[in-house]
Formats: sequence, structure tokens, C-alpha cells
Amino acid sequence: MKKASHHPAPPKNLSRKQRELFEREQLILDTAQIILREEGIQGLTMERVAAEIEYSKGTVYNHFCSKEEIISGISCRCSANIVEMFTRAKDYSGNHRERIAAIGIAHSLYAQLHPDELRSLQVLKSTDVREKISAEKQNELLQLEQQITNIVLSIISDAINDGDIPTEQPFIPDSIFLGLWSMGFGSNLLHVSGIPFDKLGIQPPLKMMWVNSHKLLDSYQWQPLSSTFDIDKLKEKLTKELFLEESEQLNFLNSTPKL
Amino acid sequence: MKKASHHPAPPKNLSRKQRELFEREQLILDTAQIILREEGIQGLTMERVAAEIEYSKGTVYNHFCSKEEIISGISCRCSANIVEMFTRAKDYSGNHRERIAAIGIAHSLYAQLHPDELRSLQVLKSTDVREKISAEKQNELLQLEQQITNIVLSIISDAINDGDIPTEQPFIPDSIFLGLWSMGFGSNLLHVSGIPFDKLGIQPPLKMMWVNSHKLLDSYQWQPLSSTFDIDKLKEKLTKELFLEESEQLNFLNSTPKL
DNA sequence: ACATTTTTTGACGAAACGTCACAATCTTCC
DNA sequence: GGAAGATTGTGACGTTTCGTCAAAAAATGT
Repeated sequence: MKKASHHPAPPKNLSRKQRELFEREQLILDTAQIILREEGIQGLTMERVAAEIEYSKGTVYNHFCSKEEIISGISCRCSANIVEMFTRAKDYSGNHRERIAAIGIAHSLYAQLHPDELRSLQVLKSTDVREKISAEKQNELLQLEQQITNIVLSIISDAINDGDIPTEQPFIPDSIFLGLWSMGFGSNLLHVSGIPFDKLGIQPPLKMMWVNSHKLLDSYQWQPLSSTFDIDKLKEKLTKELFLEESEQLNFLNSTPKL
Repeated sequence: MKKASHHPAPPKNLSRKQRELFEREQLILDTAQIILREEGIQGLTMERVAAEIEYSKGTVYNHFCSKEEIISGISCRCSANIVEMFTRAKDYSGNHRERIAAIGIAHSLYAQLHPDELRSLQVLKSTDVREKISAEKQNELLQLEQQITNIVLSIISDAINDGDIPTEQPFIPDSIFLGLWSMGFGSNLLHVSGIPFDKLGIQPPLKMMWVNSHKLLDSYQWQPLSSTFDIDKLKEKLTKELFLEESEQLNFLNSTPKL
């Protein structure tokens, strides 16, 4: 069974006991995530998780009072990872167009590195898992989602304030925001959908997302226009400067024959 | 319990017996669809459906050998409805840009009229329902999906062949196709996601989709450019000429206070 | 009217859920 | 160190849903 990705760091100032609890919570989520990836949502059962971590069912229920809570727990960790990558993009020192482009790269790297996590997030959105989870978890999720949208919106605002986008256009900034969001969201879903684009002779959706989001930004006349630079070079540059580790992981994954 | 939408017409040349079977199959799907809409996927159980149609569980199993088959049955009917609306758009007599725009309208009308169906389609895509259904149903679904993509691709091809889109751009037609698809897909999902855009002070995603898809088409220089006409007028015209019934249904729905 | 085929039924075993009384283990304080 | 008390872990149990199947009921044919 393949290892799950990265634990979050435990909060500080906890007793040994509390740390143990926290660690086990992460262990449960890791385990659940692996099961989810390898056997789908059908394979994820509380007893299965319990067996895997070598505790009893009751103990698992002490941490998460339903399967849905586990899924939302996974989703929180995933969203937190996205927030981290988006923040790196937001804090980039280049111009606003480069910063928003970096968001796109973050999004697509994430989709390639963690397709299973993206699927979990999607399960959460599409089924009624949300209704079965506690108010706190609901809130935590909402909070994270808002962080993500705020990061993107703040970059767009910066660009508008600095005069990189003509303001006489209707519906901005909402239209730009929703355009990028829906396109990114849709492309990622197509990417993890299992549709065999290569066999259909169609370009991969994430690659086209890069092209199309620049087309869209150009259409809003977000300066500098892509006619004044090379979007492929930009991608290379941003990847190297902001997401080197991730892109190396990705290269490694792609060079390894799948098992 | 609210009625489900439209039955498909039964295939011709069936014995009375076969027709009865077919009708009951539709009844099961209708019932399941209502349950799905009103109580979510949790509420959908074989016994529940059986009770609702006043037959026994075994009889339901004679038609659909699992819950997943029912969901995919619903999805097939939904996709068939989309195909019908898309075909109307494709057969429109206007220029190619109007025809592709009509696809966008069809998509968004569908999303507004049948958000629950869209959610079903999404459940099918995001969970591993697909793996648990028979090979035939799998094929039927694939076939329908291909019909949909072929309609869109054919319009883009027509436009290219007739010189409405400059051909020296890289990645076309794939990039245009995926751009529209991902944006439409993403916007629809955002629309049914339950995010309270109005309360967040953000424009509705479907409205922005209309704006953004024209931005994208402009960026590909798909003639005539939106600077030469009024996209709102176009929407009105296409709606009236192609989807009058649907838009009236929609107006009725919106004018009725929700129960 | 009776035999044969088809359809319908609901009882049944398996699997997963979530609960809870009890057992095991840790903490504290003498 | 050990007893009392608090915390944590356990797995048997009742419940729900699944999907199956032998037998009952209905339809069909002769």
C-alpha cells in the first residue's frame, strides 16, 4: 500500500497525550486516503480503517463520528495544501499577470500530483456528504474555501488598482474571477475524469487550460498581453521559481512506470 | 412529491407486455429521480423505490440490478435531453458563432431547469458508480457523451472550414473545444454547488459564463467578434427562436415562490 | 381445465453502520 | 507503590440496506 503524502505539522503546545491523539488522527486520515485512492469510496469503511491502523472500530469513532467526517477531514487537509500553494503564488514578486498565472500553475500541478485528493474534494461537493458533518467541520471547510477565493480575488484587485486591467469593462472583477475559476475547476475535473484524451486524439485539458486562461486574460486586456511574451517560457520560469519541488515530484511520477 | 420531468417516448413495435415493462422502467427512474432530488443519494434505496411504485424489491431488481444502475439510467435520460437541446442548437440556421453560442444557452438553460439532473450526472462522474454498472450501460453512456462532444466539435470544424476562425493559431480546434467545455462544465457545477453567490455579492456563474465564453471566442478571433453585435440581444434572439418552451418554464419556476 | 412459462414476492444471509456497557490503561494523589 | 478516579479502547449488539433465490402468483399456451 502506497504512502499518503504529507502530514500537516501538529499544533504547538500540546501534551504528549494530545500529540498522540493528533498523530493518530492524521494516521486515520492517511489510511483513509490510501483506501480511497486504491479502492474508491466503496472500499472505505470504518471497520476497514480500524483494521488497517490496528485499533478497534470504537476508537476510530472516537475521532470521527462518521465516514463523512473522515472524508471532510481529508478535504480540509487538501484545501490547506491548496491554500499553501496559492499563497506562494500570491506572494510572488512579479507583475500581477504573472501572479495570477502562478495560481493557474499551482492549480494544475496540484491536480496532477494529487488527482485522488481532487476527487475527494469533488465527492464532497457533489454528494450530500456536507449535510452529514458537524457544524464545526462545515465551518472549517467554508473558511478554507473562502481563503482560496480571497487569494485569487486579491490578485485581481491588485491588478485593477494598479491599472493593469481597463476598468470600463462590465462585471469586472467578478467576471474575470468566475472565468478563471470555472475554467480551472472544469479543466481539473476533466483531467481526473478518466476520459482518455490521448486516445481520442485530443490535447490534455490542463495544457489547454494554460493556453485558454491566457486567452481569457488577453481578452480582458490584462497587461502585459501574452503577445508581448512567451507563455511557455513564463510557465517554465514560474514553475522553477515557485514550485520546483512539486514539479520534480511530478517528473519523477511520470518517469516511473505505473505499477 | 413533485413530478419528474419528461418521459422519453417508448421505442416502437413492442408487444403490450414489453411496453408495460418499458413504462415501469421509466416509472422507476422517475421515482428514483424525485427521491434523489428531495432526499439526496442517501435517501435513494431500492426498498424505498419499491415501496413508492408499490411493487416489491425483487421486481425493482428485475429492472435494475443495483442502485448504481438506476443512477446511470437517470444519467442516460439526462444526457439524451442534453443531446436533444444541443442538436437544436447545431441545426440553427444562423452563422457558426451564433450556433456555438446557442450551445452555451442550451447548456445553461439545462443547468437552471434541471439542477438535480446535473447533480446526478456529477455523482456519476465523481464517484465510482461507473465501475459497478453493466458493460452495456457503460457503453450507452459513453455513446451519449460522444454524441455531445461531436455536436460541439462539428460546429467548431464548420467555423474553421468556412474561414470564421484564423487557422494559424496553435492547438485549434482542441483548445477552443476544451476552453468552452471546461468553462461550461465548471460554471454549471458552480451553479448547482449551493454556494450563495448572491449573498457573497458575486455575479451568478451562468451569467458570467455567457460573458466569458464570448471573451474566449473573441480571443480566438471567431468572426463575427462580439464588438460588432450585442451579446445580450443575441441571447434573447436565440432563446426565443430555439428554446422558447424552456425559457418559459424557467420564468415560471422563477416567478413561483419555492415551496 | 391443466401444463408451462414468466413475473412477483418477501424471507434470508451478508456487510456496514453507529452505540454502549464494560475492560484496559493511564493519572493523580496519598 | 498503590488505590481511587478519569480517560481511552474494545467488540458484541441492534439496525439498515444490500442483493439473492426458492416458492407463490399470474400470464400464456394447448
